[in-house]
Amino acid sequence: MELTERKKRILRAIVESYIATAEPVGSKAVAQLAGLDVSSATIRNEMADLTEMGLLEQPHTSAGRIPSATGYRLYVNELMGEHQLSMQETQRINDALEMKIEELDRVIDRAGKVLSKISDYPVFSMTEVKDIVTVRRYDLLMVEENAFIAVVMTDTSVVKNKIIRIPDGLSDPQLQMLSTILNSSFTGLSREQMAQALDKVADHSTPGAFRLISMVVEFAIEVLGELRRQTVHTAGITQLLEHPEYKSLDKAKPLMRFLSDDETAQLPIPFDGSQNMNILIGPENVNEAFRDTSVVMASYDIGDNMRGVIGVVGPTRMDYAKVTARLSYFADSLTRMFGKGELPAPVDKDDFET
Amino acid sequence: MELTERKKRILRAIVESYIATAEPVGSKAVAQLAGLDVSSATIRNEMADLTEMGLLEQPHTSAGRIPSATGYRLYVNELMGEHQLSMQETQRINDALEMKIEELDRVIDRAGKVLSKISDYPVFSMTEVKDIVTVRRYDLLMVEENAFIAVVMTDTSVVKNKIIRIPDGLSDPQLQMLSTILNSSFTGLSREQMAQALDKVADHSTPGAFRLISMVVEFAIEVLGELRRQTVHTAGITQLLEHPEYKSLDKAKPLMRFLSDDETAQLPIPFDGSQNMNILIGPENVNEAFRDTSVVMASYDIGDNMRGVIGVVGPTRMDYAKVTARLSYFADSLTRMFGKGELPAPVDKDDFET
DNA sequence: TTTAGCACTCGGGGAAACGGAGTGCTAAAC
DNA sequence: GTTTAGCACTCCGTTTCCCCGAGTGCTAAA
Repeated sequence: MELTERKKRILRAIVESYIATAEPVGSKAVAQLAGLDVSSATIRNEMADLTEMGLLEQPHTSAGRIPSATGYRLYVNELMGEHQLSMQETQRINDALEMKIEELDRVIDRAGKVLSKISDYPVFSMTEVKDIVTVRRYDLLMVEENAFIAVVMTDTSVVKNKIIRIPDGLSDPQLQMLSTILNSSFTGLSREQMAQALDKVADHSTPGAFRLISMVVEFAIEVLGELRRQTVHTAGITQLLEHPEYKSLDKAKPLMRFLSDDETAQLPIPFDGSQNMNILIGPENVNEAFRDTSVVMASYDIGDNMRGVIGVVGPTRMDYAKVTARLSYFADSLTRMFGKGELPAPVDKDDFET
Repeated sequence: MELTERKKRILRAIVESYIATAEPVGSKAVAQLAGLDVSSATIRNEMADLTEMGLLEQPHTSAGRIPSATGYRLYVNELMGEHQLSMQETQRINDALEMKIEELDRVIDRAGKVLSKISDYPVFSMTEVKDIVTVRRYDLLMVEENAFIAVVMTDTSVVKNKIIRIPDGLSDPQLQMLSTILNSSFTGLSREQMAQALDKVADHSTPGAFRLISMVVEFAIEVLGELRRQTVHTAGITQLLEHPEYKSLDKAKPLMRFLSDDETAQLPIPFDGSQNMNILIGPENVNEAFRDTSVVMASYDIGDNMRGVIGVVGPTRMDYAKVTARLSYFADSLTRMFGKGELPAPVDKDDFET
């Protein structure tokens, strides 16, 4: 059967009405909404066709129609209009992202919160490292009689520090020497290589020096591990409850459990990297808990070496037009903000203007 | 009327049964649970007395009794036994708190998650600065042709860094000079004083140098502001839904909204600092959303200058014995971990053993 | 091909009926 | 005086039943 222009208009009207109201849409309502000058009976015939084609579904015989997963898919691929962001919204996004001291992790966390607020749905986000991260340099700063700060900077320009206590104190030349050893023998290495290098150094250095070196190196290894680990953040899980499909707790709970369990440092939602934006509708999700749930995600770049994915979770009756518009703007902003190779990750744009 | 020993045992049996089952407790059940060798009729008489005394309530005429807020209060103050933590549990807490690179903020965030997991209730936590925090020292590290890292250390031993870009490059002596100015003129000052000091320095330094100084100082001001700000974290909000009193969404939603709104950087739950542990039962809470909800909180020290409060939120039918036991162990661990003045906040205990 | 008309379906919601747990009271027993 | 058995009563939660109405699919006419 052919999908005529009229059928498309009807489908679109149904999808949009259902998105707005969460109520099955009857033929009479469609007759008005679609702006077609035909009677409800005609619409009924068309709707029967659309149902036959698998684009619509009937909760029960005497109810209106709701879109099926394929119906949504068609809507998303072909019928959905471009949603414009209002000035206010772009402003709000920009304000929120213009953060100060914040580090990578916290920027992402915050970004999720903002996106969740403006989209009315829960949001998850995660980062992954494309390539191997290594330490670019070490700095050691004496701060007290018996403590120094180890500053580690990775080749992705992430900087972390840690205070290290030393009961015995340390002279400037000693510190200098440590620094030299660290910078010459423990840069540009993978985590595994670092561990090996540590063994080598153990042989020709004093026990005391070795102890300090290994403390710094272990810290560096942790930093690298921390970066590599795929971390998942979620925000606004509660928003699920605002949508009628989750008013029955049975529906909401599995999903909420799933989302709030960010211990499982990996969210089993595959992202197809060949496209910037992924939309998974209902049963297209692999995961069982997402059978009636859609996920819209976008990726953004964090420098050259890392990538982030940020996604919105909601009922299949999600306002795809609105969500995709916000999400893509958001992902673009993040990419721009992380400066794609020009700027180290956790630095904000103010730094350009010095 | 006098509160005889028997009445106490009955009250305790009722509270504990209700905590366990969330079902009103009938006289027959009490007869068994309380281990008193009397008939249900006797218990009924006693229960009528307890109801008259305001310690029990009857949801409706033909239902069993449930504890009233004052009933819980009495239970908490007098009847509740000490709950022992199992080895496993202490182990779990210890493992979870033994964190590596993590900073203050993240430690607290994580602590909340762990506590929420082991207590089965949502948890909130916040920190506050007792006194004024100032910068103790600055370090500047050249990392590239055109960028340096500013490392700021506060007198509470929190260390933060930021990469600062400079289009023109900078010689070593220049950097040295900047560092000297910063360390001599911008340490030990409050945020307001720093802003003023900046004005003064503006007069007798070159525009270029001033630009850089002000960037570092502004960063420092942000750091101080960040620390002072009362930040609230919440964890495990979803756990609310696991408890039957929140199975109706009407009950759960206001509370969840309240808890998840950590934009309101201040949780309006007063903490009485004169005691280490605070328990607020149902109507004892000021906030309307907490009418049927109890809050158990404990404070812990973060160094000398900061204090944290971590609290558990649940239905009035909360397992107070279990929660208080875990919470106090937890708060103690945190205090110990933050080393009360000996150790800078975001450093873990490994550092002792060098 | 569209439309009016109509019988039919089926879910949601309200009213009514039921069952049972638990109470309070009374009167007897200890 | 206190405890206990017995019993009538209350009232909630559940189930059952029935009705209403929205919406459909079909038929026949325009």
